[in-house]
This record gives sequence, C-alpha cells and structure tokens, in this order.
Amino acid sequence: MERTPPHPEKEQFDLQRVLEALVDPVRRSIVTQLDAAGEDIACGAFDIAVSKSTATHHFKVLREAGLIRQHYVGTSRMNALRRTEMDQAFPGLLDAITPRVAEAGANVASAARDTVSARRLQSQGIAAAGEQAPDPGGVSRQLDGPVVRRS
Amino acid sequence: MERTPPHPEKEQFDLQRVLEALVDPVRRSIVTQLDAAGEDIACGAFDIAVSKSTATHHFKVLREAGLIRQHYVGTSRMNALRRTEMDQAFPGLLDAITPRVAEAGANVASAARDTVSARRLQSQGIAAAGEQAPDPGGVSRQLDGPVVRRS
DNA sequence: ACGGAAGTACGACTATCATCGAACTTTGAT
DNA sequence: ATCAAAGTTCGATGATAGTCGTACTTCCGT
Repeated sequence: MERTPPHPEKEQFDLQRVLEALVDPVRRSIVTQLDAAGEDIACGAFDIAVSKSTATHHFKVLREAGLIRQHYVGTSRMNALRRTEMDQAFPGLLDAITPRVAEAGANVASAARDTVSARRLQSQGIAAAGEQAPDPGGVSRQLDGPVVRRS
Repeated sequence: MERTPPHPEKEQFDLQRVLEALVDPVRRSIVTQLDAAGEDIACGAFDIAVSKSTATHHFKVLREAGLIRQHYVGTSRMNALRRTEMDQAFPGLLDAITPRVAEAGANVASAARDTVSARRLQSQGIAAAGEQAPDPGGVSRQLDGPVVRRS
C-alpha cells in the first residue's frame, strides 16, 4: 500500500458530504476524539464500538468528506483532523458539533449534551462511546468482537 | 385540528436529532428559505420539489428537532425558524449550514457552495430547489405532481 | 522465513428513511 | 350547504447506508 488514499482539496469540500459524515454518531465520536486529543490517532486506537471493517468504512467516509487526513506509519494508519481547512470551508461547523466543556454563562444545551442519542444507537445495538450515555447494556469498549445485535 | 402539534423545549434539543434533520437537502432548503425570508412561511409556499405528503413529513422532522415552530392560520400551517433558541443550544450551527453570501476576504468554500449535492439527489430524482444546481432534468418547481422517479 | 498486527476489500444482510398515492379532515368561501 | 384549498395520515415501495464476517495485503519483529 503505502500510497496515501485520495483526499479532497479544501476547495472541493461539499457541505452535503460533510453533514452526511457528521450525522453518524460513531463518526462524530471519532471527530470528537481527534479534536480532544489534538494529535494524530491510529485507527485502532479509537474508542469506538464497531468491528474493524466497519471502522475502516467510517474512516473512509470521514476522509472523503475532508474531515480527516490519513497517512501510514508502519502498519498503522494515522488520522488527523483537518481542523483549519474545515474551519475555513465551513466556519463554526466543527465548533458547533464539538462538545463544549461548560461555557460560562452560555446556554447549557451545547453539543456536550449530545448523549450520542440513544435512539438509533439502541435500535442498532451500538454502545455509546464516551459522553454521559446511560449505556444500559453495560457494554462500552469491546476488544475485538463487535457489538452484539439483539433481535 | 387547531391544536398546535408538540414542540420540544429548547432544553430538550438533541444534537443528533438536529443533525439528522439538517442532513436532508430538502429540509435544509426549507431552513435556508426560512432564514432568508426572515418571516413565517406557509407549508405550501416553499420552493421544494416533493409531494405534499412528503413535505408534511419533512416539516414534522424539522419541528420535532426543534428547528421550526408551527402554528395554524386558517387552513394554512405557518412555519417559523427557531433561530434564537437554536443559536443558544448549538451556537454557530445554523450559521454554518446557512449559505453565506460571499464573505469579504473569507474562504469561498462556505455553505453557499452547497449545490444541494447532486449525489443523492440524482439518485433519488430530487430537483435541487434554489441554489446554483445544474438541474439537468429541467425540473425545478412542480405545481402538484411530484418529481418523476427515474428507474 | 515466519507469524502476528493492522487494515482493507468484498459480499451479504438489515434497518431506516425519503418518497409516493389515495383517502380523510378541517377551514374558509360562495 | 357545498366546494375547494391546505394539510395530515396511512400503508407501500425502493434505495441507501451501517453492520458484520471472511479473506487478503502489508509491514514489522523475531
């Protein structure tokens, strides 16, 4: 491999694609973790509750939307948030969906209140990664095997 | 009827729900038109290329996400953008997805570049409402009959 | 050279959702 | 009273996208 996968240019960023990428809780979680870390993170080092193949899919969607930049380091694929470029393309967007850490007198209902919305998560058996999710099933960080799909 | 449908409180706004509402091009177009108009608009007065029943569905999703407020005036259902509340709940979000009208020296790639993404639109036979969409099919504003679905 | 680690690719399965038409309701004119 | 306008509700349908497992590829130690 070695050859870095295709990344869109900043000028080619498409709002529709970006939103489609960000609407998925798992992908938004990836973006959030990258934003919080402030440094590159390997695909396998994320706290997400999906199988490897599914994770690959999510990273691909994020990359094609221009949200992350990927490059290899050994067998590991590192991911970096394309903060600056995204901010230039769609000012305020990442800030809006990134959990705020309690903003002084500001409203409480920020992205921090994003409980990773149990709704679709429950219906698909996804364990809420970080946040304050109730996590009724007790699952929260599987090692290798993906999430059990009830029903 | 008369009785106004259920609207979520500002404190109940959920990022996941809001994003799911905004990811649809038709719904985002509705929000955009409301934002541009600055005043209430009746359901039937929007420039969207879907049938009435589908439109009803979209308005419901927007309302349940807290993006719009609906109330009856005669047989017409008026829609208002809940700008202030949304801005308090998720600062910058609406600004980020609302087409900017060329912002001085700022980057060009703003939400204005959202060509309503032909991608899924084409695949579903949706006519791009406003914007600068190519609109290959020539359809752009159906009176009553909805969009033809090719294949 | 071998084996494991880290991902990717591919095909299959499901659930969701945008869409429509037809039937129904409500309201305001005529 | 009647009618039309404006929406809603109710299935049905079709496409998309998230998910998984298996098989395959690459790279790095040992």
